[in-house]
Amino acid sequence: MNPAELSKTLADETRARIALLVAREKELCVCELTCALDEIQPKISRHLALLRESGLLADRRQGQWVYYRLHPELPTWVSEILHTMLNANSDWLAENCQRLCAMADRPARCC
Amino acid sequence: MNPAELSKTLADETRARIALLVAREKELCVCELTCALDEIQPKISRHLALLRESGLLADRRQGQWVYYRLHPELPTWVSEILHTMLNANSDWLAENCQRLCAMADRPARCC
DNA sequence: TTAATATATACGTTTTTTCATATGTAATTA
DNA sequence: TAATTACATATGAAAAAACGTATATATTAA
Repeated sequence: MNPAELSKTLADETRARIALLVAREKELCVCELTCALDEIQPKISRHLALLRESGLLADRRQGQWVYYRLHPELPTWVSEILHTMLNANSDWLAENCQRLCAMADRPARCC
Repeated sequence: MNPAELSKTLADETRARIALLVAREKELCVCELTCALDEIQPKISRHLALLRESGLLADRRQGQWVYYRLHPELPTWVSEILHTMLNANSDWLAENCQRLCAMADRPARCC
């Protein structure tokens, strides 16, 4: 992972929002992200695949759901950048956070 | 400027290298960047135009030369991110820095 | 005023990215 | 076992980005 690769990974509004929401919420499943971003599911899944392949996110299946989190072995500078972005841009994410909070029947997570 | 826009601006290897070299060297002219990146001039100029239009870089003309620097009114979080990238990725930039140092007849800058 | 140097931009093409739609797989519920 | 829910992926089309080449502009030097 180098600066250009990280930037390419985040160089799409959908992917940037997903990455910051996951950084904020620690763990989110596909249907929560689909709701928070108000996009169709294949679009979210495709961008999640890119984020996973780039090494930015890790996933785990729990029952029907697949949860995504920041990859636990992310280089320090990468997570620093994500948190810098997150802290300075809460306005930009506000609508997505609202939709997430307002979502009915969010799946419970354990482990 | 939001996280997706910043990432798009840096989502090209040439532009990411230019941005970090400028952050490191404070100010560089087009011919210095052309040399440091070992690319043709129109390619460097085109990417510089994008970096300028995005608000990341500012330029000033001094005689024949046009010098680029980080835009003085960059949001704090943006310059933090650039410096985080720079500090953690000096290896990635090493060749460019070498070529820059080895460049003959670098124009002197004043002001 | 002509030539040379530094930089910017226009143009047409190629490459890359993104998308919507359709469909496939895995887990769960009835 | 059949239906349903959650998620992933394949496909072809559309949009965006990047490129090399040619050329234009600005400044300086001769």
